[in-house]
This record gives sequence, structure tokens and C-alpha cells, in this order.
Amino acid sequence: MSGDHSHNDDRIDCGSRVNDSHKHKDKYKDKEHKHKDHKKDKEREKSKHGSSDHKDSSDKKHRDKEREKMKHKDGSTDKHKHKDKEKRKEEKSEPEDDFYHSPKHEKSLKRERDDDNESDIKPKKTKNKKGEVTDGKKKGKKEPEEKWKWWEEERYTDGSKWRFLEHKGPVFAPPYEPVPSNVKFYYDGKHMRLSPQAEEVATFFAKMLDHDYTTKDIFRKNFFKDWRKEMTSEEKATITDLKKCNFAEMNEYFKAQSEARKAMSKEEKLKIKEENERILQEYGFCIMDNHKERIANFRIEPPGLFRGRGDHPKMGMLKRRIRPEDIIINCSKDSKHPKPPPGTKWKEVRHDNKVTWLVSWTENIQGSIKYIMLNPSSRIKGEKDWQKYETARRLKSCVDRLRAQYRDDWKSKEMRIRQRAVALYFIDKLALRAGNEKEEGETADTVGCCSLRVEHIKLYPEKDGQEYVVEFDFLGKDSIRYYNKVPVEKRVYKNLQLFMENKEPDDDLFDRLNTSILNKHLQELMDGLTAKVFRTYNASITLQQQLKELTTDENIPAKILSYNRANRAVAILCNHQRAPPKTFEKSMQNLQTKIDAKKDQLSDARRELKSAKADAKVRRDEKSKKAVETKKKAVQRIEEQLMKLEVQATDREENKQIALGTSKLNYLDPRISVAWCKKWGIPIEKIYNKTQREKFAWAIDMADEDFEF
DNA sequence: GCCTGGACTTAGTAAAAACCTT
DNA sequence: AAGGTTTTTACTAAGTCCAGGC
Repeated sequence: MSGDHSHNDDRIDCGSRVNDSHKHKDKYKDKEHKHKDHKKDKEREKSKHGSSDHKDSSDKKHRDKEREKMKHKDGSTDKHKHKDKEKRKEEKSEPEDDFYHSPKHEKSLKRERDDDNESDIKPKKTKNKKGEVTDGKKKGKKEPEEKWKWWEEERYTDGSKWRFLEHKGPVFAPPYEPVPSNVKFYYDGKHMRLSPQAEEVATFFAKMLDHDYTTKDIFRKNFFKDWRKEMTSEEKATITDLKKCNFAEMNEYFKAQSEARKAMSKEEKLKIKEENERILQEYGFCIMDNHKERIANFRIEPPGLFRGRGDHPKMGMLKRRIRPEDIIINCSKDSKHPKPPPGTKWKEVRHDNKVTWLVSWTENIQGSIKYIMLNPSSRIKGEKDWQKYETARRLKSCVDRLRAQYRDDWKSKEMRIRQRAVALYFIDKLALRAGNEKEEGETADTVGCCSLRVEHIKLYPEKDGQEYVVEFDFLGKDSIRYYNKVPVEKRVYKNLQLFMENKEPDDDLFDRLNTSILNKHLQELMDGLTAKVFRTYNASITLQQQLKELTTDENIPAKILSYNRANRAVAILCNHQRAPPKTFEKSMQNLQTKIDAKKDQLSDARRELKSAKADAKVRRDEKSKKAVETKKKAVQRIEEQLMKLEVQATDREENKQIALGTSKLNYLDPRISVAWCKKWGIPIEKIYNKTQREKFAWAIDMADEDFEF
């Protein structure tokens, strides 16, 4: 967004990508009016070319569904647990094409999912496949209970996500605390007392006064409109112009508050910490199928002003406070249901084990549903993640075929097929996102592959010594700019020319294509294939290949630099950018200072070594020989330290505006990294921090050094 | 087919915590 | 112990994809 990212005016990496939403804004500024009727355009386009002929692509899906049903031909209704268990055993023999089990795990594939006995629910204890409790009879006092290896057990195959689910419900935002009466609000220079409702919303704005947002017209307009809705009629009558509002004292007050918080004594801070820990222990976990699992976001989002990213038409709108009456609870029937706060009721309590969420509510800005779900370390998220990589690996084994096919389709006589083939080529080659249509005026104007418009690409028959160059320039997810110049095959180029013929800049480039059509096609090519699988596949395969290429037989820091560089190649491919840290320059300088100091230290040490050597030559005694050895060691040590610092500097510099985290967390098969660590004797901690190790526990446990993606 | 709602993954930034210096 | 810096975590917006109703 031009707001949030306003300090990024020159996001540029070593290549040619830029993220520069400010300058961009101008380019797009009259978009708002211009493509009001995009959809209509598309429709018009379509009817012009005759309605798109649609082969039935859902065959496959139906087949799958049938297969799913078959598994339940015994008619079990999941109500009878024993039956259910038996059924599961049977299912076990059915090979799950999706899953890779290394032979050494083959034997322990069963998961106990019995919920048949309340007293059985001991979250902290893990059970092995035989159902024996393998709890803490261990000697150690603080024995961190054995971690549950869900990946050695079976998955549900009937579409249910759990058998038993119990939790305490969400933690609500703290109630509004009015500001002290000496903290005044002024309208048109005159002190004015606000009603609590109006005051609360005013404080939201006051807190953001230092932020760029509050200078933006849309933000101010939206805020003011929603604020007025909270005012009493008198307030409404008086306060008619936001420019005349003075929130300065409120702003000061909140700044002082945060200062005070920072300045708190150790004891006070500890107390708060303990209280947070208590809440975490009480609300931060749930019990799902005999296991205590961490919840990702157990706190309800507090009210505030909506901060959309990019040029979001709704920025500044009031995000309302969520009450128990808005909340839907999901848990098992036979669990202890969470209690709403005294004097309140939940909107609904349901027992839907076909979904993974514990709590949901509808948000008022877009009207979408928000959820409380489990942590990435949980079984339910981990299984899915594992599955995702298995799908990507299946793509690996047929990607050559698919590539051959879409290249062939560039020649198709049907426009829709050509478009599909070119789009797929972009998705594959450039790791573009699918690009769903978005509702105009509801969100920032961003695009992905299928929603690219003519104005987003430029064609150059020849550029920088290369033929058939396509220049991409558009805002993608989160309004991050994608800028790239790529030479393409002549056929692609010619097709693009054709697609752009007789179109306005704001017409869709692929007017005969959308994500649904594309995904239906992909589904036919490979079971479970969708556009985003290409991102996962290309990210992971790139990491693997880059690691092979870059890892040298040097010391650990150098190897880690190689890893980070491989990771970086992926981040660049996926266009994962970040705002350069505010302190980036300074921190680089500091590092350089350290390096210089280290260099001085090194030359000193070298000089000392020299003189010690000379000394030893003259004296020829044990003592001076020893001294030489010591000095030698010292020099070595310092050399190593210097090297480390230099590597660190390189790494940091290269990482200035590239975010490695996103790909590491979402696109790179962790088994590749684990295998690499094992192969080169790198401690896994050097690559994954604690959270990451928890999320990827399955991979750390199962991948050995010759894992191949 | 087409639209909408629902569920779930992916994303960057802000805040908090940990770490490192002085 | 304070203060600055770096790393981690929390937060929540913004995507993808699918199913179900017309």
C-alpha cells in the first residue's frame, strides 16, 4: 500500500524488481473510474466470441467422491466407535497415493483416535499405537513429555477432521477504558466531552496520528463516516468536519502510556508476563482427539480502524467490537462446552467435525468469516502441510508431460486453450499466483495471472539484446509490486500480441480464462493439481537444486550463507519482499565497524605471531615455542571470526528487501532442508528456530540425508 | 455454468522478547 | 541496569480453492 510502504519507495533488489507503490499510484490513479465495468467487459468479450465451450471436467471429481463413499460402504455412521476403529484398520490397507511413508515408519502407521472414554482424555500423555500410555514414568523431573508423532499414524479418510474437540472458547478484547478527564478533545479549538462510544472510536484515530494512514483522504473519509455513526445526535450536530478535530492530547496520552509501560519495574513486568502465561495456559490450548494442541489465535480481534493494504477503498472504516452474541462455537457434542461470559450468550454452538475451526465470527468490513484455528504444529495443520508437499512432488513426476502439453496448446486453434496455455506457462515459469477475480470497490486493485490486464504487460520484440521480451508490472497480493522482464518463446509472444489486439489497457489479458477454468483443466491433468501447486513445486525444486549447486565444502557459516542464498533464490522467484528494516543502514554500518575492528585485531595478532616466531628462533626454548603456538591459535580464531562477520554482512546486504520467512514457512518442503542439514552436519537450529522446528517436526523426524524432493 | 459463501493458506508488518553492549 | 539491536511472535489482511444453490 502506498501508506504502509511509503518508506519503500526504492525497493529494488539485485535484479530489476521494484516495489514502489507510491509512484505506482499515479499510474493507477484513475483506475477507479476506468474499470468500473470490467466484468461487463469480460462478458461482452465472451459473447462476442461465442460462449465458451465447456467439456465436462468434473468427471474426475465425481469419481473421487464415489471412491470416498466406497470406503464407507459398510455404512458406519461414526457413532459407534468400535466399529469405527475396525473400519479404520481396514482402510489402512488402502494405499494412500498421496502419502509417502518411509519404510522405517511403515510399521507404525496407526493412530488412536478413540474418543470412547472421557477419562481417557489426558492431553499430556501420548499413546503409542498399541494404546499403551507412554507417559512420564521417565526419571527426569522436568521430562518434556514425549512429543506425539502424529505422522506415524493414520489420517482420517472420510473427510472428518476430528472425533473429539474441547476448548475454552475465545478471549475477548478488553473493554474500553475511557481516557482520564484531563485528556481533552477539541473541536474547532473548543474543548468537547465525548460520549464513551464516540470517544472510543476517536481514540482509535488518535492512536494512529503518527501514521501515514491518517493523512489519506479515503482513510479519513471512511473513518469520519463511521465515527459519526457512533456519535450522539448532539455530537453529530457539532462535529461535522474532521479537519477541525484535535486529537493531540489523546495521542500524547497514549504515547505516555506506552512509555510508562516500558518504564515499569521488573516486578510489574513479570506480573503481566505471568498473567499472560495464565491466559495462554487456560485458553491457548484445546483437546483434539486425545491430544492437547496449541491454538494459533485464541484472542478475538479487538475493535479498531481497518488497515487495508495498498489503495484499499475501505481503509479507515470502523472494525466493530465482537461480542459473544457474534460468536459461533464449534466443539464436540460430548465435550465440556465453553461458557460465554456471564450474562451473555453465544450466537450458536455447533458440532461440525468436517471443519477444523473452533470459533468463528463474521467481520463487518468485508462481511467475511474469521476463524480461530490450531497452531501450525498441530496434527491437523501438519498433515495438510505434508500433503501439500506430496502433491507438489507428484507434480514433479509429471511436470515434463504438462509442459509439453501447454507448449503444444500454444498452437491450438481455440483461443481459450491458447490463453490457458500461456497463463499456465506464466504460472509455471514465473511462479505467478492464480489470480481470482475480485469484487470491484471492495478491495485494493491487485491481480494475479488470470486477472492480468493488458496494461500490466509490455511487449518488446527486442530489448537489452534479447528477443521477445515481456515486461510485467503489476500489483500482486498485498499490493506488492511485481516487476520483471522476461524473454519468452516466440509463440508465446505472438499469442500475447493476439490477446492484446483491439483491447483497452484495462481489459483482461486472458478474457477467455479464469481460475476456475484453469483449475478444472489442471485437475484433469493430475489429481489434486491446482495453480498454486506450481508455486510450491517450483519453490521446492529450486531450493533443492540451488542447494546442490551452491553448497561448498567450507565451514559452517559459509554453508549457511549458501543455504540462505538458495532460500533467497526462491524468495525472489516468489516475489517475497519486505520493507528494508528502518535501521538497516545503521546496522550495516555497525557490522562494518565490527569488521574493521576485527581486521585491526587480526593484523595485531599477526604481528605478535611474527615476533613470537622470531623470538622462538632466537631462544629455542619450550616456553617460546608454546607462545608461538598460542599466537597461531589466536590468529586462526580471529580469522574465523572475521570470516564469520564478513559472511554475515554479505548475507544481510543481500537480504535487504527480501523476505525469506514466507517461502521457508509456506513453500519449501522442509524435508529438503532437513536432509541438507543432515548431509552436511549442520545443526537444524541454524536453519529453523523453535517455532519452525515445531511446525516441521514431522519433517525433522522423518527425512534422512538422502531425501529427494 | 455462474455466483456466493465458507474454509483454509499465504502474506507482510507491528509489537514483544531475547540478546548483546556499554 | 539500561539501552540499543536483532530475532521471534502476534496479528490479521489477502489470497486460493471448492462446494452448493440457483
